[in-house]
Amino acid sequence: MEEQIKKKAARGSICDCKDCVLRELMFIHVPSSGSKYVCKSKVEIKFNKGENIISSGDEIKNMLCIKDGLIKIYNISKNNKEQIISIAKPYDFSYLINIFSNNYYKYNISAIEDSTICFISIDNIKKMVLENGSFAISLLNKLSVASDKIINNFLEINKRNLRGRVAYILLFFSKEIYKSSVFILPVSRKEIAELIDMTTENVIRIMSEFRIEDIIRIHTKEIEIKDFKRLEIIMEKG
Amino acid sequence: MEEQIKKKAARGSICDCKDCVLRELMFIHVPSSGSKYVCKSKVEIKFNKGENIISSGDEIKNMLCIKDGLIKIYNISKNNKEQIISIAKPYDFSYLINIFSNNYYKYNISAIEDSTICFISIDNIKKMVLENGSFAISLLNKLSVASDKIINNFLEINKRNLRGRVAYILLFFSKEIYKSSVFILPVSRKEIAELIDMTTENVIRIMSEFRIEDIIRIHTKEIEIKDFKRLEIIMEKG
DNA sequence: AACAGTTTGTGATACTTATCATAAAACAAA
DNA sequence: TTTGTTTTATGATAAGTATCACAAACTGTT
Repeated sequence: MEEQIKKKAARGSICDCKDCVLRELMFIHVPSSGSKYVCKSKVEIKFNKGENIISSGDEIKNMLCIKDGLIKIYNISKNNKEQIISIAKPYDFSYLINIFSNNYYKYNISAIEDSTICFISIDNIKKMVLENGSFAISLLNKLSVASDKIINNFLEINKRNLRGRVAYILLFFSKEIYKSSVFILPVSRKEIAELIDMTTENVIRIMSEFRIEDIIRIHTKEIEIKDFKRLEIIMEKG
Repeated sequence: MEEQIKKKAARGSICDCKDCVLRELMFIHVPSSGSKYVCKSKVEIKFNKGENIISSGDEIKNMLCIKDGLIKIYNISKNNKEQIISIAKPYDFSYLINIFSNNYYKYNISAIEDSTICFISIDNIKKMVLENGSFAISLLNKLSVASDKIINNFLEINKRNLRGRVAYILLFFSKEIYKSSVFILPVSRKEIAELIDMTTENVIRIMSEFRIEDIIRIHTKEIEIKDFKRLEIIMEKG
């Protein structure tokens, strides 16, 4: 990854991303001088679906901001089981989690759709924080929102039975990610299992149940939610 | 709670807590002027074991720092089930989680031992962040560490079976909290269940198993870990 | 088009965990 | 001390979930 960054850094990309969270963090608070550090060091890199972005143990040099696509942040435990911590979408800061608490990435990140990721040097972020209090407040807010989401997600998953979990995650993709009743699942059934803490077989089985109950339509990766009301009831009551 | 703060604020307590995290945040970076906001608004309040400190829905006006004792942060879900998110000990900032992302507390906090809590007005924390970049960096670090711990904890719990979870939590109390092989459990079996996501009966049952297997000694709330090695193996392998 | 490899899908079964019932012990209050 | 209430404890059983086995469908490659 590091080499990729250096290679592409030469291009000298400029801060032109519409609605960029960084823009919001900086330009609102620092209309005149603010962008100097961040724009200078910002690099955009495209990753193909499935490509690795960050590996556990890598040195933390950059903050990541997702311009487009979809990524997953996941842990690999000793017995090689993967636990997906979060799926992050455009304009999420992923991996704010331990950027300020650690020198090395603790978890892994990979693209689950073709994605464009914006890398901003941590050193420059720190300089900005030191020089600009409003930026610091905004950053505290983003960090807070990001961890809050993850913690809330764990609580939501843990209190549900398997049917409730599958309903929860299907509604998550439909409402939060694709904003449509029809969508292409960006992850395998195995990855869904890793995200909601159950086995692959049971994810498949329960999705089949929903299909038989005429709640969803399944065409391999293509899912259509046909009955939101019932799926929501299952999400709430299991 | 609000009335208590006002009542005690009159006393004008001073920043004299040894090893206080706030001291570390402030005085290292701001040797001369730094304490003005925080010390002025800081209030210490004692809570008895079992007392409520923060309720979900309360307006966020203060940051909490635990001077001594032990507290739990927990969520109450719709069906009135409680999920304990974290147990915080002296010099932890509890509830950093959504101080910067929300105007209202999302979770509940109560004392699980007699505790002294330091309240610092959020407004003054924000003033400090705006005026002092090093303080901001330190705060980002503390927030990052706090959420990181919680997220890591969820991952650790979720990947274990019930015996592994009980082993994990007993070792947590012994090593992290009391730093002793003998300790008095500050929580009921029901609360342990809420912390590691299982039923009260199974917590009791598995603790009995450990007793029968001569791994621990139980005298109601008093626990002695007699065989760390075996308990650690159970924690790792279930 | 054919092949190998992976993912999806389904059933049978074993294992884990929750629920229900009931009793003993601990605790709090009169 | 007695009484009532909560917590701890144990067993039996039911429900939920994982594991194993195997087939079908899909994917990428030659």
